[in-house]
Amino acid sequence: MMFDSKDSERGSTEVNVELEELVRVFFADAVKVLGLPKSVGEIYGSLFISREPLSLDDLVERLGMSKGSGSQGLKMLRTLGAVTEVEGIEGRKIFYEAETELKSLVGGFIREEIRPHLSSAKVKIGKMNECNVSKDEHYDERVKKLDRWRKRAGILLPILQRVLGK
Amino acid sequence: MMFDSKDSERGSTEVNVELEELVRVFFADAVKVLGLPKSVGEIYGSLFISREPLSLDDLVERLGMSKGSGSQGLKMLRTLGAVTEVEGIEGRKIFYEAETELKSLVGGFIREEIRPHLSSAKVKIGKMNECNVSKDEHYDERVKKLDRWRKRAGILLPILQRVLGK
DNA sequence: TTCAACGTTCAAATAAAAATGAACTAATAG
DNA sequence: CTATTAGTTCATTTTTATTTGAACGTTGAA
Repeated sequence: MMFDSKDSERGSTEVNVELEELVRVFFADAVKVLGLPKSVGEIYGSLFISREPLSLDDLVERLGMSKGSGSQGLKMLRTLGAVTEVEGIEGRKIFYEAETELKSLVGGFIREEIRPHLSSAKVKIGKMNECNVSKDEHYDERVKKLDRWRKRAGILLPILQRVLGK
Repeated sequence: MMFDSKDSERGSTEVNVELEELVRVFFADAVKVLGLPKSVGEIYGSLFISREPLSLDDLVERLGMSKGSGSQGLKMLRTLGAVTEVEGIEGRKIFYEAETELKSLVGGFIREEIRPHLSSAKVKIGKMNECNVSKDEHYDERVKKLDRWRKRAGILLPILQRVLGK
């Protein structure tokens, strides 16, 4: 009732299992640096190296992970804007592609992971000031330094995004 | 046989327990973003807000953590260049100060955490190329993209450090 | 030399994070 | 309407990371 994979394009359609494995492992390790779970890296890596978009079921099968993990991983990647939904031919199944523009990836990470932390930092620094009612010099100097760090980070992010330009 | 703390300077020596707590918690949360253990943030936060340098024993007492954790945390902070050793008056006990120059902190993090990852990425991308013997177009394009990301990161880091200037 | 203070290390315990899988909703095909 | 497929959610299990604490090396004082 359905074709498992159509082998009708002009280029090679062989799957280099070894290479795909290297890429999956690469991303699995890489995302750990960003504090994301390994499974998210494996999913992104699979999509990054795949010739064609993959469905949740494809990913779950290839990676030998539970459907729950796959669903949650894709959710995170969607939130980060690291994957794009592609309307598949077959029924209502959704296929995913990796977003591969570094600018978009970094942008999504900044928006979802960094900005919220900077916002909450602002609030917390405000509380510190409230707490230093006597305006003790030493404490005040340190809290001010913290706030300068925060501001610098806020200024740097748009610059970073600009440098990633394109 | 020893003085626990000398209260002889001209400024205030009151300890704002509430504020110090806020700062500790702030850093405990902050370092998690960088993938460092909470205890490391607590130690750094304690040193950051403290009026005077603290010894391992001081930290262990204030934070209610084991000596093992404290020792390991300080080791990590030393490696990152986030703390400075200060020769104490008392015996051979070592006192620590927080390094508070953002440039140094970021520099240490880049040197210890980011550079090593970029190096290993270079090796891994080399392996991917070896693996793509048939120079398949799709695979080659993706691996090249990965390598461009790596190079861009390598270029960006010195720029970042430069912008943090001062 | 012996003792005590200081700090480190690492195997084991604990805490935190991630993955699983069963129960669920929603949508469609028959 | 019912059965089937796709996908999500979340309590539980599993895995991974962190912390503990006892044993150990070192140094300096007595």
